Amino acid sequence: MAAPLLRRLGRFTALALDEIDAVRDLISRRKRWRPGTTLFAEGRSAAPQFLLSGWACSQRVLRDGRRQIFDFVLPGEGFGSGSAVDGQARQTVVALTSVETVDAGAFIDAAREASPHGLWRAIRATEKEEDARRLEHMVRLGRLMAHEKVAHFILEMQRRSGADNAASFALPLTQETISDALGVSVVHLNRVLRQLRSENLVHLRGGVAFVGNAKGLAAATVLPPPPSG
Amino acid sequence: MAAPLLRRLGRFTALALDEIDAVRDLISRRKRWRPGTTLFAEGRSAAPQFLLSGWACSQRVLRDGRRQIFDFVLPGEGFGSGSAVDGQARQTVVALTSVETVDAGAFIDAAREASPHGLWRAIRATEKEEDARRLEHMVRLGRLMAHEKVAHFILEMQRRSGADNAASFALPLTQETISDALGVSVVHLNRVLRQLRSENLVHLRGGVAFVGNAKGLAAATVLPPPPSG
DNA sequence: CGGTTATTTGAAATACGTCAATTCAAGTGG
DNA sequence: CCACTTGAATTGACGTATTTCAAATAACCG
Repeated sequence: MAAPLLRRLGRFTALALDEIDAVRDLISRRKRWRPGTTLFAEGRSAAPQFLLSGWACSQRVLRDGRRQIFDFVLPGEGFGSGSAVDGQARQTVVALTSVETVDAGAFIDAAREASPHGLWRAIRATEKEEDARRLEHMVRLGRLMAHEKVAHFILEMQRRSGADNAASFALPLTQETISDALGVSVVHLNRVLRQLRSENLVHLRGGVAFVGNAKGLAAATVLPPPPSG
Repeated sequence: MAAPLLRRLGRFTALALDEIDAVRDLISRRKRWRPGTTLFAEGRSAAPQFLLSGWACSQRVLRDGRRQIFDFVLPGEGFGSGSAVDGQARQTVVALTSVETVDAGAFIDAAREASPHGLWRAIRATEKEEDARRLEHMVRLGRLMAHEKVAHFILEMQRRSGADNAASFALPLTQETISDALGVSVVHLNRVLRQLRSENLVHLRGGVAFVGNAKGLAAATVLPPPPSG
């Protein structure tokens, strides 16, 4: 149960035994929510949490129903800490599948006071990673074409799923959800997916992504940074 | 000279006299750069700075020349602190006009160690604001139409320029720059501007924006958060 | 004033969105 | 095991927002 969380934090530091225990201890206080539940509402005061299992997304909904998804929250990742003004959160977090969450406020405070290295360092690192992802997402939204967006997105998800370079990985998202993340209509996304499938680049089916040709996908993406340093 | 910086920091806390002196002291170490200069290169280690005068932008350039601007840096604002992975900055900051900058690393460290309130609090607040702006920007890029993007952008700039609700304010950006921020072609941006001008909503000329009808502009934007809480 | 950069406009191509149906997959209850 | 329901995926036809190409001003600068 603690595996996803430990795996993510462990990527940045070797965790001490008592830190691992602290994480295990968190698990007992977890809560379960059904898909569609609002885990964290925009305008409420910030409340950092960990997502132990399932998928969620951070988003904003416009008056007329249009939706922009800012980021996805994968098992073991945190949410609810960033981008608040006057203590007011600026984004809503919604469960996409059945999920389990646990409050991380006290845990994070303890980590910060314990040591600037170790756990605290790992938590900071995941936040920085989130920041960097946001920049990529902005480039994707503003400057990539639909097929580039999709290719780029699939590769990001492959990497984040931990299944580096694996031929298939879990991607429990509907096309509607993906389209709201990429800023494209569902219908158009569907057509782009058909195209990519026919070229044997990716194949989405039943919540699983099959990558037929990772190199080809990367080629379909215009990698962000220029060659020059 | 210190005015823009003091004004921005002062929005969040009443600054103590020695804090004001510290800011004034910074000024003496300022450096001047010409338009087009790269103030901060992606991949370099993070180095927080203040922009004392002039305008800059944070951006990324794609291989094929496409550019996405993440945010603008106005006089008195800071840059170079956020979103780094492994200490590597993820964005490039470029001077759009002639600018003056000063290194803020030591200054910020001192503020943090001095007190969790006062100056440090103000600095944190500006960073949170930047975060929130990024979310708005994502919605704009992903879910607004060109004319909505422009209206939304003008209103953001009006607010940030401090000239709340003023009929005109400085906006020293070329249409090319604006188009790279909004994820639209220059040509199309130009046509949208013509449209908005003909409706007497905004008028850009000579680096100054004239807002003819702020209410109308707001109506042309789909305000992000939904009515429900 | 000449040279460069920014703005503006037209015409044509296309990427993408909307509307409306149809198919498909996955329950659910009988 | 079979209707029956529901939500997601898929497809066609059509309209439009936006891009690209090319060229003509207009503004800027030494």
